Amino acid sequence: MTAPAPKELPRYAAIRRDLESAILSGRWPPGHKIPSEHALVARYGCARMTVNKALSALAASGLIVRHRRAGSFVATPSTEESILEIHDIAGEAQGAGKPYRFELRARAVRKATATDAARLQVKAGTAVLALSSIHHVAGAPYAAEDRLVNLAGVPDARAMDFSDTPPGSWLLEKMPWSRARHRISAINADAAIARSLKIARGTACLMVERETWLQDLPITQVRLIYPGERHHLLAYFSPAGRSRR
Amino acid sequence: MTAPAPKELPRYAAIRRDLESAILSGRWPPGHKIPSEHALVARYGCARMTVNKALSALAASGLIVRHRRAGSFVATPSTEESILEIHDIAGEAQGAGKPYRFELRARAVRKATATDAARLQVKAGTAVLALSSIHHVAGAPYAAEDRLVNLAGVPDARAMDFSDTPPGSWLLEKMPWSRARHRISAINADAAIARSLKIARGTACLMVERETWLQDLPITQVRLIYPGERHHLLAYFSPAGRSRR
DNA sequence: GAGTGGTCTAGACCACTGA
DNA sequence: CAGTGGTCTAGACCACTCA
Repeated sequence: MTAPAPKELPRYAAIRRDLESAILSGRWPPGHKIPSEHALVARYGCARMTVNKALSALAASGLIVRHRRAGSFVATPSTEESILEIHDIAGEAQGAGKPYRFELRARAVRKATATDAARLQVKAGTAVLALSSIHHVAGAPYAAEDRLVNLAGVPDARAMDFSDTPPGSWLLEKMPWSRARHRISAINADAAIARSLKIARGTACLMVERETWLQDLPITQVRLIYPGERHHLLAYFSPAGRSRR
Repeated sequence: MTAPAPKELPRYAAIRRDLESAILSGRWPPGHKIPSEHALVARYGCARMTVNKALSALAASGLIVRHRRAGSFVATPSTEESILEIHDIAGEAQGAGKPYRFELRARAVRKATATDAARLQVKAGTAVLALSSIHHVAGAPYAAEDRLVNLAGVPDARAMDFSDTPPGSWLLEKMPWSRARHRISAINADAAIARSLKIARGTACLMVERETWLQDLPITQVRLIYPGERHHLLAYFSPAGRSRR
């Protein structure tokens, strides 16, 4: 009467997959209460240790949070910025009340051009939302953002006015995501970037391109350009290496 | 007779800490066979599930590898490059036999200057090894490396001749490490960098600074400069965010 | 107080694989 | 074939915390 052996996935892995798909599909949004271990034991007809193993793994991966007495809940995704911490070298007064302002420069809904399609990894002709904006901190340009949103994946974005809402924050709250890739490079500021960020042409800039997927559906692609040597990215690692592939 | 409750760490966490410290201290080098679950059960006087939880966690974190019948072994650290994958945009013929050459430009043992001390986070006056070198790929400069090694932590480095051996590889094989921090920024190539990498002055370069610790002992600090837009860094993430602090 | 997760036990069967 | 890890069970006590 031990280990019925579905000849497939281990039971704890199957349970984990079920819960994960409910979360990543959006059926269980952030904050949703996950059935208690007791309930899952009943549903899956297995021992509590088995359910516990699945839930512990989900908690370790950060997809859910667990509290005694209260229960387990779908976690709210961490902010994009914290994934790869971005620090402003100059204004280290960041902990304090740094005045922040978001400026939308351009907004357009269009059928994906060849360039858009390549960036977002969708088929040309798919409806996309293109947003250009500047982030200001302490009155000075902090970063230039150029973003594409896949309207097939995030239809609500079409009606959304991003004049005051940074699309990154909005997307994070609105959409679950399962995978992101960062591509980091150094570029010399061209005329347009120099003007936007109020820096000299040719200044070395850090360009971070981030692609976000929900399973295999591209959600958004964003290109963030940080002026010169005033910024850097920090990443902490332990021996295993946490990069995925 | 359940859960003797050491009133301290959970037992599985205590076991994990013990094993981890044996590995990170170097007492158990890469490849060392870890006692079997059965043996650990005897040593710690607990149930097999408990030691299994500790070992599974170590395996998940990548510190050990486990094989049926064979046993569990201390893992060989992954290469530094794979931690944050560095790709050469131009020479995507990397999979093939890319001719690689290492060129040591300068080598010096000295008492840490104030600058050294700040970079390595050791006290000024500590013996350090300073190495400057160029990595060539396909006959062209690929990256400039400027490294400090803490001789208090890695005494063997003093006698080592790095004319042909990249110190990064040597250190990886020689020393365990428990923590690394990457700092990534963009800089304009100054005259010296331009000369070393054979690029134009002012070209935007990606600068990666990596600090590596063994517990709280600084091991090495390295500054790698990649020429211009020919390189980028890739990082993959899942929602939890894998950066540490 | 009662429900929830945190941890633990003392077994068990199985699959894999090196000797 | 025997040792090892992989998985699972059916209980248990405890700590925490919300109502």
